[in-house]
Amino acid sequence: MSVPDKFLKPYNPNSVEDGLYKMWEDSGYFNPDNLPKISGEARVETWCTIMPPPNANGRLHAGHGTDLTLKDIMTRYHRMVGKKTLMLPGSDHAGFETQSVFEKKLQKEGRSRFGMSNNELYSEIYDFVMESKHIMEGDVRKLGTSCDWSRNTFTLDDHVVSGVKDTFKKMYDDGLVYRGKRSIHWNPKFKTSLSDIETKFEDRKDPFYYFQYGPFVIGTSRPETKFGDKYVVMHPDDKRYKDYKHGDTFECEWINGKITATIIKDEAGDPEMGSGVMTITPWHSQVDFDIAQRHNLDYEQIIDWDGKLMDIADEFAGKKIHMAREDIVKKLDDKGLLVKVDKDYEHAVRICERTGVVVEPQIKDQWFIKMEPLAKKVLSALDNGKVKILTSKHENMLRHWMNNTIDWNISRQIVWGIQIPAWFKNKGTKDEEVIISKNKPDGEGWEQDVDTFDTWFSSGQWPLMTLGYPDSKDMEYYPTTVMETGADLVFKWVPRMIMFGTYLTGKVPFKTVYFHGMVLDAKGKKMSKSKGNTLSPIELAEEFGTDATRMSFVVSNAPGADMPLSQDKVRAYKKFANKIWNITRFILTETDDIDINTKPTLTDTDVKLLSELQETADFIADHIERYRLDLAADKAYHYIWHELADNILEASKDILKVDDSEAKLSRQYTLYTILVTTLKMLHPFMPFITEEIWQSLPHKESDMLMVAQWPVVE
RNA sequence: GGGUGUUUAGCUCAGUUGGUUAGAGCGACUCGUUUACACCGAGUAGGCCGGGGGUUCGAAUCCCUCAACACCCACCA
Repeated sequence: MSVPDKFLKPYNPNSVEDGLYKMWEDSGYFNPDNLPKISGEARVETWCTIMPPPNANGRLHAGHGTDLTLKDIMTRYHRMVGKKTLMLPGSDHAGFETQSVFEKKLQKEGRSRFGMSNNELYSEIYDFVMESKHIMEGDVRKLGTSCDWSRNTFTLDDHVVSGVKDTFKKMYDDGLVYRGKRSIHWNPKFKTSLSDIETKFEDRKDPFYYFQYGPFVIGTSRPETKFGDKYVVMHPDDKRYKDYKHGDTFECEWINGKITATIIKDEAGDPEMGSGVMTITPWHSQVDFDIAQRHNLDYEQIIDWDGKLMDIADEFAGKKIHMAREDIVKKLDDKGLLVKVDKDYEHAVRICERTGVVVEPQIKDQWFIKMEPLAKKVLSALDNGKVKILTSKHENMLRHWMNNTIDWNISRQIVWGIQIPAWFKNKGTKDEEVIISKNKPDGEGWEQDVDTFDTWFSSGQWPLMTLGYPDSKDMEYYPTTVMETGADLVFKWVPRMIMFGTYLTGKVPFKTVYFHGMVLDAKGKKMSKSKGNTLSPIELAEEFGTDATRMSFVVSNAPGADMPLSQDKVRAYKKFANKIWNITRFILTETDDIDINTKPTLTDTDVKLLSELQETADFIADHIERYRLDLAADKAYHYIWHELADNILEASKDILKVDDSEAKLSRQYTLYTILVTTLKMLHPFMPFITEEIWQSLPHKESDMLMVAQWPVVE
């Protein structure tokens, strides 16, 4: 036979990738139930990874590219080794994130959610998400991801919603869930509460005011919260105030007339700070709320849910807080109570991570999860080695966080999510009744809580829900083998999965956690849309080919370390793909007359070459198993280019000139074996070109490289 | 303020438990169009392995210390 014409032209990824992916998908081999036997034996040992649900509200970015590439490399390798291999795809509704993306879209269209009913809003977001979900699944395919689409799961699928509600009920019955008034982070623009990890601090420079408050001087950057302040707090050991006793009261002139203030001695008062005396606003400050709780003090709301001052502010009522601030200061100044102003005061302000809105602490009835008993389970799983985190840096971070965690607010005041299955009767009265149930309780007057779960409440149960907990046959894949994900999820997602997994099943959800770092731009800077330095994995794949793109995501991407990415890097691997193409052309041309089933007597050199070949395959296998995919990929690259092409092929030219010689027959057999073996060991990294070549081989052991056996050179 | 990491060639990074002369890619330079490949080949230059101290027969590797950078957490009345 002669060498196919396609090898006479450079490799063109775009013309073959879609067809190859369709061939794989149509074969059914992505589904482990359909995998063929390996070396005549049924596959027994399972290997499983669950895809972190990409948020169903946009295109894939470089982080997803890394994620999918690393996971798919491992998946393809273990499939070839003979494991019952499952990579399970899915997507996340991403509650608040998606709703804020959608609301921005509404805003651009000149609309707002506040004119819509909850049902209308939900259904519009649903349509929006289904559309982007479809596009994103196309992107996942484009990257060659060999996941089992028949098990594709969405966090709002009926069985997931139902399972998540069951978990909530079980936790409630076990006393791990409680409802209570707590100081929460409130986003006044989007009108929802947020958990700690959905907020971040931003450095600001604001004026800092000192006011006379009776006999004391107090300082604040937020005069607008001070209307209701009637407690002065100082450290019990502060000698300057030893004549004042806890509980003493005094009268003083304040913003809107005379008030009665009470002295509170509490260690929260920092003697080093200003005068060492402060007033507190428990409704609008977490720290103040804690002090108020300790001493059983009153608290009163000053700022409403829209961020406007309430009636207590008299003439300022109804004003937005930042509008009223200067007027309030002026009024106090006119009364002679303004002592001084520090105009260059630098402090950190808590803002909403997603929207940048300044968070207003508020007090609200919310559902909480008691974290301590669950955190203990996570820590003991780490101590016992049930879960291994590959990077000590992240393990340390995780341990520290779990040791200091606070109760988790899981209610969100948004419609886009799973509605909390709590039913109230006579809500807000002293006869209030609560029932936790998936269905409406019998009898009149029951109304369901309108709040939805924090999105991490459902994604925390992802490995369980995707595998059909509690009783699906797929639970044989639980615990899954490895969770590979971005380091930004070290608190948000990973510990929550371990918590829910150990709580519900007594077993961890995965044995190994592999955190990859961030993809940076060529200069080592964070990629961000606003800087315009992002690289889209899809665009890279279209320009340079998916295989080249995948290689650039894995090479020099050590676990836990950030990785710079540039077009030049991808271009280099495009050249590599072409190199492989030409190696194939050479070998097929030189071996098209041989009978591969008849093994010739091999020369000593060729025996050595085959043994080095096996060593290379073993090195790659070993490093994949030890999660050093970067070194495995690099090894394949170097072997192929600098050993096979530069040395073996060059040396073969002379040998092959001598027709019918034993050396030639030996070398032909060796070259063909090297080609076949090389395709196998490169396949996990560069699935498309290797499969495309495999399909053109004159002799092959299986119809598809994807399910061929990992190299054992004989 | 607390913590965790990083620092190796111009750039980006490897370097496994201490063991000959510290490696690769990209970039630079020189030569080469020899039918697998110019999306190429052959070769060259370039490093007191962040500084200082210690342990050792021997240190890029282990310990101490300093510095710079990065990230995480907490807090700022």
